[in-house]
Amino acid sequence: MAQYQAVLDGVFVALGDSTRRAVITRLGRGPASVSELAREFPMALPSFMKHIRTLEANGLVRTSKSGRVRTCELDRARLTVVESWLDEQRRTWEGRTDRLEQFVTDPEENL
Amino acid sequence: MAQYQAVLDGVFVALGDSTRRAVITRLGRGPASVSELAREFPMALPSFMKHIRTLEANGLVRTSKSGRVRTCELDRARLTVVESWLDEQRRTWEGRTDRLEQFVTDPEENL
DNA sequence: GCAACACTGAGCTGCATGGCTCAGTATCAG
DNA sequence: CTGATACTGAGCCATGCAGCTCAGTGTTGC
Repeated sequence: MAQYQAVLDGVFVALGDSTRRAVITRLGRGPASVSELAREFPMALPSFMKHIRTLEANGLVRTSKSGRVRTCELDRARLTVVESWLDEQRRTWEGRTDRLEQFVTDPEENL
Repeated sequence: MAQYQAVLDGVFVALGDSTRRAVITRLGRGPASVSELAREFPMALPSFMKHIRTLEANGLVRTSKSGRVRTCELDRARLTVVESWLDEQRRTWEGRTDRLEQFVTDPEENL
């Protein structure tokens, strides 16, 4: 449970940066190497690498090195935790409506 | 466009903290006052208020003060920007598959 | 073999964030 | 009127993050 919260923390924070979101969008079109990705962003390579590491650390991309090239690939599964959380919230609202309905139809039950 | 990115930045960062997510979940069950919310968290009130301000600044909750009590209410609309972004990503993947299909069926078209 | 390439590591800076305290203001209850 | 309540503001501290540079290391191509 605390684990789950930590995952959400990481994923949301990772997504809270437009560079990293852009990388995700780019990788949605297929794998790419680090320098291939970096070319699109106006920052030094080591700075860019930090973003890749952040994405990797939070499970949003997988990377592998072959020779001197590190290839990055999107791990779409990780994005589903965001969807799950959103669904969870929706269920809360709906739960609320249910209880409101219940209250309207049978006030004695509540309290 | 840059505006849109800034909104996403703010919303994702705001959601990247378990205290703030918990507040959102709690507010999903209905409005509440600041101290009512704060009671559930092991931190000083001014610290907690910062979270509320962050959520408000990013449009995730609306607050209003009447008398000495500030009441907080969830603004669900703001959460839809997250869903939109996720949909956008999905469309990218699907677009990719489309183009892959197209490539398979008609390689000449692609370069 | 050597140059170019693709990272990688170390370490610095400035700024933002999350927590704290302490002191203040405004409102409400009695 | 007074005390309690519900914030609010100022300001401090530690940590973390995003960017930088500079100096490597390991691979590849000629």
